[in-house]
Amino acid sequence: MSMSDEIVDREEELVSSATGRPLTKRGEATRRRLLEAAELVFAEQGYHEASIVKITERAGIGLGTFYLYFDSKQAIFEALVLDLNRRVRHSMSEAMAGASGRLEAERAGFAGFFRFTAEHPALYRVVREAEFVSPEVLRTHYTRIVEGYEAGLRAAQATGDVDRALDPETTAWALMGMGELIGMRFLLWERDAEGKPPAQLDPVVFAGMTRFIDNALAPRADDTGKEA
Amino acid sequence: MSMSDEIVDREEELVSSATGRPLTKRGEATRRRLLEAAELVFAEQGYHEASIVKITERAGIGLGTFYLYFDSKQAIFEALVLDLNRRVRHSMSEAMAGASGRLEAERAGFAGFFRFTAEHPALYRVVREAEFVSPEVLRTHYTRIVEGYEAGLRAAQATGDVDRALDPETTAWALMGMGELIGMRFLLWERDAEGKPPAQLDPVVFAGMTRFIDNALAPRADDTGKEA
DNA sequence: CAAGAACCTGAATCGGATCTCATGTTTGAG
DNA sequence: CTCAAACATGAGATCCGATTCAGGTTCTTG
Repeated sequence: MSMSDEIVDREEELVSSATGRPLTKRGEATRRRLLEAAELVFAEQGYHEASIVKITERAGIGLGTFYLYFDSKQAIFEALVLDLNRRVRHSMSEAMAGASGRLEAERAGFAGFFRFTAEHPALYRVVREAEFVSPEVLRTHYTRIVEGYEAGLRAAQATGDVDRALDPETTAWALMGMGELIGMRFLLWERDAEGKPPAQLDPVVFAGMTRFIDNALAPRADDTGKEA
Repeated sequence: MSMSDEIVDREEELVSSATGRPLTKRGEATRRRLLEAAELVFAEQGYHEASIVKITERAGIGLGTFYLYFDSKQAIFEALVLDLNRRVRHSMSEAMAGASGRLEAERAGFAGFFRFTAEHPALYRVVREAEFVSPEVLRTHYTRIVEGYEAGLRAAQATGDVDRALDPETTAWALMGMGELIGMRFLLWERDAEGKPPAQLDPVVFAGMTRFIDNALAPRADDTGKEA
């Protein structure tokens, strides 16, 4: 297990939400199947079009069984968001692991984000819908990702790799916002239009974005470390 | 009517969606009252918690009357989003009108966007929810805003005010994404947390964002007009 | 292999929403 | 003033989906 995994993964006592008791191997498998089905159904249909019946059918599981594992439709949705959050951060930190230098790491992190988004379009859609289904969980999602960015930016400012005049928190949110909308526009919309090839981010777009980020983060030539 | 208004406003034949006939003065007023009520209700409750009954009650209008003006709940929602789109762009172009120089205009456009968001936080929510209620309309919304940005960026690249190595389309989407997420985090969340003062964007955040944008867009010192 | 624990099931309940329609009211042209 | 067109109404038909529950099946342990 890599160092980045330590940051990302958390101990989680698996319990039946109904009984509160630990799950057996069989129960765990059922729960996992429900979560996987939920990911597909929520992604394809959106929260409100999705229904418990559709999820359980997709999972090949009886309707009533659902309530042994989750209290409600909202509960499984929240569990799914947190699960996706864990996975996307894993994908990002994995991508950043090899990078040398902060700017390089930033680029790599984005690449990891886009790779994950391309492979799991569900992430984007589900996460954004969380804003309306469960604002609390959405905040947790964004905040966890931003924390990582922000820490990295501070460190890079200390070493002079990143413009010291930038506000790290603001910058972190700005970078997140960029990534999200560009992912939406150039991965998901593209994918909807064409057949469905998972799509790679168009090289022109990726290059343009890289240039944009490089410009934004690099210390100015005339930078003395503190200026307007 | 200013030049920016010409771009933004469109002729719209007002017709009853049910009969297809033009509305009388009385009918127009009813339609308007429904839209205004819908704005409040969708903003406060979100799309799915909102109901036709709540909207008509708020408007002080009979339930059945609703269907004389809109075919469905989704139809009135879409009409509302397009209306808000017109208003945000108006706010942005108004703010940009006085600016001299492209970078200055970019900053002003953002200020206009944030002013609108700060004044109508709930409306911002409605637009974001459109992604799930009516993706088509959401694309229209984003695309219309991006078109303006992109044209501006191209012009500024031609005059050398903006880094020629940036891809205008990518850059436009990046800027939009930034604006959105920063608006969400520092206007809407802040507002939810505290009482509810409409809030101005925190000066530190606004300054940080400005620096970020300036960095990103400005031509590099060593820029020859075409480089990696 | 007996028996209890854990797990599974889907028909039925229940609440809530959209949309229709038969009927009533207002407006304005002649 | 008259009357047809336009507008307004809300009870109820109809649908849909979340959640419950009474009763089955599978696993595991002694």
